[in-house]
Amino acid sequence: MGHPPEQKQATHERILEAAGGLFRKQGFSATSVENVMRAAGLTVGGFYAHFSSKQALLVESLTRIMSRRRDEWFQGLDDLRGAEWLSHVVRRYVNRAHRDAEVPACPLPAVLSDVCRSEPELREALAKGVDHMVEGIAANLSADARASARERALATYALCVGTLTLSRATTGTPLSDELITAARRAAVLLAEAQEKPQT
Amino acid sequence: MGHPPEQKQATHERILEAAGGLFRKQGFSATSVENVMRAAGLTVGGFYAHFSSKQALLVESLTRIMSRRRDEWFQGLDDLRGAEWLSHVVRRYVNRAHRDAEVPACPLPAVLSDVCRSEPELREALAKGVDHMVEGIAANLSADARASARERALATYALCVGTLTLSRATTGTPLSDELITAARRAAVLLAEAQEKPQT
DNA sequence: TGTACATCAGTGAACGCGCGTTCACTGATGTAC
DNA sequence: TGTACATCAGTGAACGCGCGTTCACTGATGTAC
Repeated sequence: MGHPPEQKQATHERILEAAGGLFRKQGFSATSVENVMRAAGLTVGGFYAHFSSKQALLVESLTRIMSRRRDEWFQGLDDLRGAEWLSHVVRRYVNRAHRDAEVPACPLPAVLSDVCRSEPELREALAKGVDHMVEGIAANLSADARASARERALATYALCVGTLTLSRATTGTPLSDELITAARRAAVLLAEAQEKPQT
Repeated sequence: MGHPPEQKQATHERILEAAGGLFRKQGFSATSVENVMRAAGLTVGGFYAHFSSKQALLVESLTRIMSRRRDEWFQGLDDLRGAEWLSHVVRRYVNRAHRDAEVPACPLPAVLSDVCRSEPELREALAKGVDHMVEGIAANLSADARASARERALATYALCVGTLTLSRATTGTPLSDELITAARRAAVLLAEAQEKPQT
């Protein structure tokens, strides 16, 4: 029956790939369906043969990007553990190159505000992606106090995302560099901190 | 010469006030000039008698919101210091009511991605606002090691902003609550942590 | 093997809509005499 | 004091533009016989 289905799927992938780059660079609302299709070497009209709406593309794209990100982020650090491992992971995310990248590895700085304004479906896709990341961090923190490992993983991730987002949004000012240095130091303090009863 | 100038300034204020609410709720790109003017009880055309462009409104509005925010944030905590003071400040910012607010007190979750894509002028306005906040935090942390107080203030602010932004973007999922709890705990750990030489 | 037909990924023009900005205008207010 | 005039904050229609989505089409590909 007509075209081979593998080719359609290859095109689907190409659209997702193109969309991923544009979303990480500009976010959702600043990226049009036409720009995505052009970046994929296609024309606008064909889009709806692959996705039911722009929203559907956002969900599928965000899910895929976050999943791939996790694989890349934690790769090749198997010989490290605890605070030392965390320090490397944080430095891999919070650094000047990542801040200055035209197309950052992480989509969140460009995309978070869009997700705030968006449908529950997209917010759940984000939550799953974040949870996936946090699990990855928690698994490599001290296993003796499980809940606390997850808590520290959550806070570390929020610190990383907040820092990169603020740092990118203030690019060109001294504050932008300061944020990077401060966040790295704080992440180490956090990882090394002994749990104390709260006042 | 025509209208009294005080009335024009009063209208200017009314526009800024209306814009502030919409920006905190929806961010910049999702708010139109027409919506701002309607919220101020005026019509679109009159806008350019008060601001040279939408961009000019963004800059003036962000500056004003951040400045007012700082006053509100630190108000009435004069009898506290150090980690205890910080714990209160963080809880005032990172809590469920603030996450669930239709119009949050802090504009950053809605606005940060827009600022990423924006002109240097707006990024500098943001940087000044953030610096103002961070100075306010650092001034209330232990004065013995000044540089370190600023570092911890920077990291704490990034943690707060990252947490509120992620928490708002994942509203309706369990993760959203978890983030709030984790960030509060982490902020306390951070404030209490003794400085250690880095590995 | 060769031919007629069905499928459907991708094209490109068109749609209705909301955007930022412009501009001729109106009418209340203050000034000049 | 009363009248004619100048000012200018605010109005409302219009502009050109890019958006998400629709739709009649085309043409390469696989199937049926």
